[in-house]
Amino acid sequence: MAYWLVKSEPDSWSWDMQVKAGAKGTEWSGVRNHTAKQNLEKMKKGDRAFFYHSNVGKEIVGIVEVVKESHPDPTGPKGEPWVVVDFAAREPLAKPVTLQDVKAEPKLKDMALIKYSRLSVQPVTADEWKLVCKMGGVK
DNA sequence: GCCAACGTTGGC
DNA sequence: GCCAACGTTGGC
Repeated sequence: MAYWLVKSEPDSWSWDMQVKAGAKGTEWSGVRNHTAKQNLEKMKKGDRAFFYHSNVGKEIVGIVEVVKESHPDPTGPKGEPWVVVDFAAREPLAKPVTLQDVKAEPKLKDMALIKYSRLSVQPVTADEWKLVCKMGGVK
């Protein structure tokens, strides 16, 4: 199983909205960056991803699961094959892990969140995943 | 094919 | 609100 991190501005799509979307999940649309798109295409059903609130909050607030693998983005311009995956909220972090927390943890200094701060869909290593879960109070 | 100009993202 | 980083566009 692979791990990821996806970013959203809570003003446009928040963790609460993701939770309300339920177990069936919802499409993660609007990705218009090729690196991010490639990451979406690599996701497999059952993969987990951290849900990060950018701009407002700047913290990892929950964990989502891939419930449907990449397929064409219905919101994309015609002729441009952007993709979406479907995510369902799985569990919240008991204690959100902020960007500041990540930066303060030497073991997380290589996280894509810091190194490629503008990338909206990023891979997370198994070690990073475990540590962030621990910091966030997730078993 | 290079590079300047411009737009967007996201932290501060 | 500002600015740095990065991607994209368009002139040459």
